[in-house]
Amino acid sequence: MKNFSFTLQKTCAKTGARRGRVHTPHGDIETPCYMPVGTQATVKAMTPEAVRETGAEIILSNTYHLHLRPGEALVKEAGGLHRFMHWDRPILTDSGGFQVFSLSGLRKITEEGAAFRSHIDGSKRLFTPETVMQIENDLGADIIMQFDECCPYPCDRKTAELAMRRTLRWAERCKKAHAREDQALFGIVQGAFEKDLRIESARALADMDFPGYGIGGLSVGEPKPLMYELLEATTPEMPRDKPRYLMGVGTPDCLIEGALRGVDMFDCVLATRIARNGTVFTRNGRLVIKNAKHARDFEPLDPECDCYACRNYSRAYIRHLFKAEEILGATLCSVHNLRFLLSLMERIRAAIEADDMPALAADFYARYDMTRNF
RNA sequence: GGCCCGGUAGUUCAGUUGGUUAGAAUGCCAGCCUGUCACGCUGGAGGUCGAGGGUUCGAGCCCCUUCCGGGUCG
Repeated sequence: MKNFSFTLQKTCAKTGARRGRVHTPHGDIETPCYMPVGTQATVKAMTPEAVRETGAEIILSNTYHLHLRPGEALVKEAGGLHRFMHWDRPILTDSGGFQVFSLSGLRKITEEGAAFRSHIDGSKRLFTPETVMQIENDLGADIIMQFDECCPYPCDRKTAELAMRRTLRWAERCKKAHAREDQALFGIVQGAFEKDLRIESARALADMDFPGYGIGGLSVGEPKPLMYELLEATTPEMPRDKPRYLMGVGTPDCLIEGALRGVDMFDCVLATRIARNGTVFTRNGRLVIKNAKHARDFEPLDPECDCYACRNYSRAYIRHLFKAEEILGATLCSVHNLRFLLSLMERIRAAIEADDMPALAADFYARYDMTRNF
């Protein structure tokens, strides 16, 4: 593995929160970090410059989507994903394992891999650890995820165990098939909602010595306390000197709770998706900008936010954009929501450095309205 | 002035031989969204059927009067 490393700088004296730095061929990432999601080689509604301005140091893209359209060969021909999408900082590609899971109904998983139908033209496809590695190698992200099998919630123990063990075997195959020295391949912990299975998965992956580890199969509908409980059981079993990436999380409160339990990296579509549907995060909780009560509300989305949207536009204007279906509304809310989460991560990093994570958490919950899930 | 067509939800329109609680689209209001397949998804409010009278067990629908809009002829 060239040009990839993780430096654990500090652990919060009062909690398990970790402050670190990931080094990649396209630059460094301060952790704990939140990664905006650009599934189809674009963070929807935003230019890369605007994404960067929110404070993002790394973005996520998706193997499944890019394989189907435009195809990894084209991306390779374009000079790789960074050049193709004009983002010269770190990129992480998800393997498509979760997409195969969320496509349920059109899929069939065997030891060989996952057979499914393209949502674009209905054609039959087969993803195996080997084909996924070839695709991710061609795309050229800095961090690539192994092909894994995700379980639904709830899930019976037998299914969870089979998927976890298969994911371990696929991890070995991915490692063997992974060709590029300049890409860091992360293994993924599975085990659904069984603590001992997750512990077993974490230990087995640790023995394979990956440069980093994903924690998969969470935030698929289970209650938050259950997710936290599983995290608490899992992270202590993961190597201290490697980054831990909680996949698909999350909400502002989950980012804090994850960091408290020793998670270093997060990604989530929530911020940008709800932004496009007219909901934004604020210090006091979520705010639905489309609501009629904001028709003459000339305050910024969040008066305490320093983002481009809050510096220049009012809630009334942004509501107008949504009511008129103007795309700038989606852009401004996306800018704001990303900045909100990235700014929260900055505060989390500062709190860890100050050994003050409990105070930050208390501060957050004192103001943020949690009566609506997030 | 004569004749013709129309008037039903905020708007544009359906509405069967007269028969339960008058529908759709859109707009409006609200809720939802966690490793993004896509289209966002779900729900709600909103009508004295232009007005008045008549026929009928029963009228958005049939008859009469009237008001309004559009067309057309003189």
